[in-house]
Amino acid sequence: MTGVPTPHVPPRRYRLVADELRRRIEAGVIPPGALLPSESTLMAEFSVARGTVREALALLRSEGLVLTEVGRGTYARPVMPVRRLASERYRKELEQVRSGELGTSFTADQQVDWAAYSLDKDFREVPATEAVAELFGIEPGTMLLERHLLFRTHGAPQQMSVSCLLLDMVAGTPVADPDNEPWPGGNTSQLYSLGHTITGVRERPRWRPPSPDEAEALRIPAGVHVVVITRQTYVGERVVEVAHIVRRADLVDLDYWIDLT
Amino acid sequence: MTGVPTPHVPPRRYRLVADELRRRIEAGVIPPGALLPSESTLMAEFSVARGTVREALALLRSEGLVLTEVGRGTYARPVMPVRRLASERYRKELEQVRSGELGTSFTADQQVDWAAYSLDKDFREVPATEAVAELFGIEPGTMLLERHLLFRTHGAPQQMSVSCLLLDMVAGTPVADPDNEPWPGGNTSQLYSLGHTITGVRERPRWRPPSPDEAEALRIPAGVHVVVITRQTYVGERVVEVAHIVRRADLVDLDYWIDLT
DNA sequence: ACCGTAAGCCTGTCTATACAACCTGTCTAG
DNA sequence: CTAGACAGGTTGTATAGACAGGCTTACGGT
Repeated sequence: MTGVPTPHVPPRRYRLVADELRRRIEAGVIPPGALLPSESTLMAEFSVARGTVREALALLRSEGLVLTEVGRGTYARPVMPVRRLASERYRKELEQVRSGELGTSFTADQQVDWAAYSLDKDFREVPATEAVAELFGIEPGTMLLERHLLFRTHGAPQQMSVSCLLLDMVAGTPVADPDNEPWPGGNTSQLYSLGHTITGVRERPRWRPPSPDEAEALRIPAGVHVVVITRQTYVGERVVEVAHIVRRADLVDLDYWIDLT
Repeated sequence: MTGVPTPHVPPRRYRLVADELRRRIEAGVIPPGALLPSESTLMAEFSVARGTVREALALLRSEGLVLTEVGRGTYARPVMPVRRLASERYRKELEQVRSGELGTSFTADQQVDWAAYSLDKDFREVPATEAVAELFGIEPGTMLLERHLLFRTHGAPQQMSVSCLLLDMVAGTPVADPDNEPWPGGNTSQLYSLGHTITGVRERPRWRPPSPDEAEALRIPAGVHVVVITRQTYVGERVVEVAHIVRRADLVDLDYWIDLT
């Protein structure tokens, strides 16, 4: 390993191409959102085969610098609004609910106008799987209300979530009616209307590549991953809601305050 | 666009290969750590060109299912211990420090034996960049002690961190001496020794592909991303420490408790 | 003016081939 | 018995060519 200083390092051409393109992007020669030269143009410019160009572009994709669309080309990643999800939102919601104000959890998080978003709803009554039962601290098979929601702002899908409530707790109430979604004040308000004032939330964010379904539903470009937040809503020692929230990982800014006083 | 139900979808062969291999891995036919068939074997088995096989393997790599090593082959990802980073660790640390117990933040998080890990240290005195100054709430250019640490367990790099302290606060104290690292009780203890009892922590986790440096230092396989936690340690309203903690995203289990009482 | 279609560019997928670099186990020479 | 050379297998890199299918635009008919 020590012998020859640089024995004979053949320059990896795809790396040279990638380096040059990276330089242009970082220097602003190719501004965010702008198309890179097409693969055939790059072939000519660098005198390499198409496979080499594609290798270089794949590298840049894996670095999150560029995105590729079939039939259009490869472009520098555009700046997109990053959504902040701060732990304080729960406290704010709780205060709003107690004081009788409006605004859903989603719009409060997003600072998005009420009218600017829409959602797809799909409510189901299902028995608890082992995993969800574990999170609830109940027996598997207990009946749950499973609420699948897909949020959009200005038509663009932003967030997919599955929220589970104990069916015993909500059956026959307005909360179990999809038509009442979106519910002003969000989840906190719904639980409050059922007589439960939440006392804490446990959030476990995890990262992973999107499933094909998620990639499709959220229009996630190749190479971008998702954050899945597993949320348990507590009233005292009891878990009253379990949710999985899925968003593009690169457009989320999680913010947790841990009080030690 | 509605006409033909399934007009003529040519089966993407690399996807078939990937699906079959994924099935075998998930079924346990190929146990964690075991080598997959070589590319040439797969070429023969599925009657496809090598490029197609490599495409399939690249897909599985991007899903985090397999890893590839030059000259050895591709193997199912071995099970690796996932590290839990729960918000409660700060409270525990604080209680330990107050009661005079030992154990660094890292070992407390990791449940790793004190002797099993090592770290590289690199302390620098630098003026605050705009970004860090913003996080501290101070003027850019204020002198800071920048502590670069690389933690390893059993020789394997696990975590890279950069922790900044106000130089005014630590100059001449034992905290500014790299030889005292690792400091029993970790960051909380160090600040306590300076007369500061922390009252809160703000953590902002973000996910992104690793930079080449990070990929190298942490031995991160292709396709795996990192989580970067930006941490601000508070004493009252004042920020006394700012840190960036970098870890492999797939081996971290973040866990935040948000108290609303 | 409008709309549909077709041309042309672009990426996705696939094949075939070649050589380099790397790892491991084996065999040989000392 | 050990150390070094070597052989064979495996992935990395690169080239060339071909066709499929998505997207945009511009042309042309209505």
